[in-house]
Amino acid sequence: MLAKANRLVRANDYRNAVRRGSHFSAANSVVYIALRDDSSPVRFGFIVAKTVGGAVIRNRVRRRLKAIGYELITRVDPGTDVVIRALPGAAETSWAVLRNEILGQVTRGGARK
RNA sequence: UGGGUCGGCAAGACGGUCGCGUUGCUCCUCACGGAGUACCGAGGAACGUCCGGGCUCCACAGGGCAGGACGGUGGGUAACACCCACCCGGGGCAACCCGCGAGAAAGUGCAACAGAAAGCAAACCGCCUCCCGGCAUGAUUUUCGGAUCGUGCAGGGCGGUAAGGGUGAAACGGUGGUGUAAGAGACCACCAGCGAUUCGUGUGAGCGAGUCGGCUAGGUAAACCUCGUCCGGAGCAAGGUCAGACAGGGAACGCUACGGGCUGCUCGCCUAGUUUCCGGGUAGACCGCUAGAGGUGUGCGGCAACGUACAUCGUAGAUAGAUGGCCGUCGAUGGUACUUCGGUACCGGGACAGAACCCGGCGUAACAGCCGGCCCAUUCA
Repeated sequence: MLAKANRLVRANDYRNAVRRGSHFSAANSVVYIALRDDSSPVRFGFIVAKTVGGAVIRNRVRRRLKAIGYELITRVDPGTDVVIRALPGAAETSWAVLRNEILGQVTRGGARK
């Protein structure tokens, strides 16, 4: 899970990441990565629309994404905002598949290690 | 034992590991904040947002209209469209279930198909009197052409009738008799129903018994409508404090307490002021924010819903939105195979669903269970 410091909470931050960041698509998700020019912690944001499922399903998807984000904290440079958008297929995807998918996208998008 | 019916319970369990949120404590920091630690951290429907309330702001003398909701009776409640008990009607052998339970003799409207006719009377078939002429036949009479009367058959006409037939969800009471040309509440008896009324009983809806009347008055109000009762509006993004941001403009009032300007006075105008509308900006922090018509237990009152007294408990508060991710063991029902019918092996792995100001209801969703009351049938005693 992610502490508040590692979360994106402002609508403006989301807007910046989605519009200006580079994005990487996969079967079940889209990852947006934007750099801020400072050394503040890595921040993650999640977008799970109603097309993914009902409230219970969306909650589970978001919690899984948060767990993946927790793994990524040490692998992404500080000052980076990462927004992960879940696509409708994410609800039926297994944990391992979803995790590899996100990790792959983040690696392509500029992970440090 | 089987079937039914009503109600209640519960909402997979245990562990490992890595985490999240509120609050308390300790430590660090000038401070924002950070670290550690402890406790607590989703549901029976948290859902839909369909009713009812609390709370907040706005409006409000009183009354009425419009609009909406409700509708057997009595009770419960903060309130309700909810709950309890009872009544009536319908279903069921029964336990029990069902009714969107006011008014159809205030008015307007509506009724497919079938049927003659669907609302205030009418008459398709049928039944009957009378009249008309025809045919057949009998009697009487005869001037032998016929005439008169009777009977029968088929037909036509003016009427009578609603017993019978047939249609329909529904056809203007039912059965029996008197009566009649045939019939008919035309009349009579009983029954059903209607109106009025008396007595008993119940808080009441009603129930039970009787008397009188006229003999019959259809359904539909989830059609308009009528009657009775209730209802101001918006919602926690309510509302408040602080910080921050932006751009003003129109209309009205009006010198009302004051000001400034055009000129000292008067008038007038502009500005300012007040009200209001449009436009623009913000959506950060804190409060509201969870102790409440609160839960549990016992006693008392009550058929019950519920009330009441005492004791006791402390129980989510997020805001891109915490309450979890991953892994392991066990695991109900289930599937497949084998079976000595006791089981064994393998597979699979839990429904519906996520708080957002708070309560009371209703409705909807849903897997497999567990427990109990009652009813019916069956077996045994």
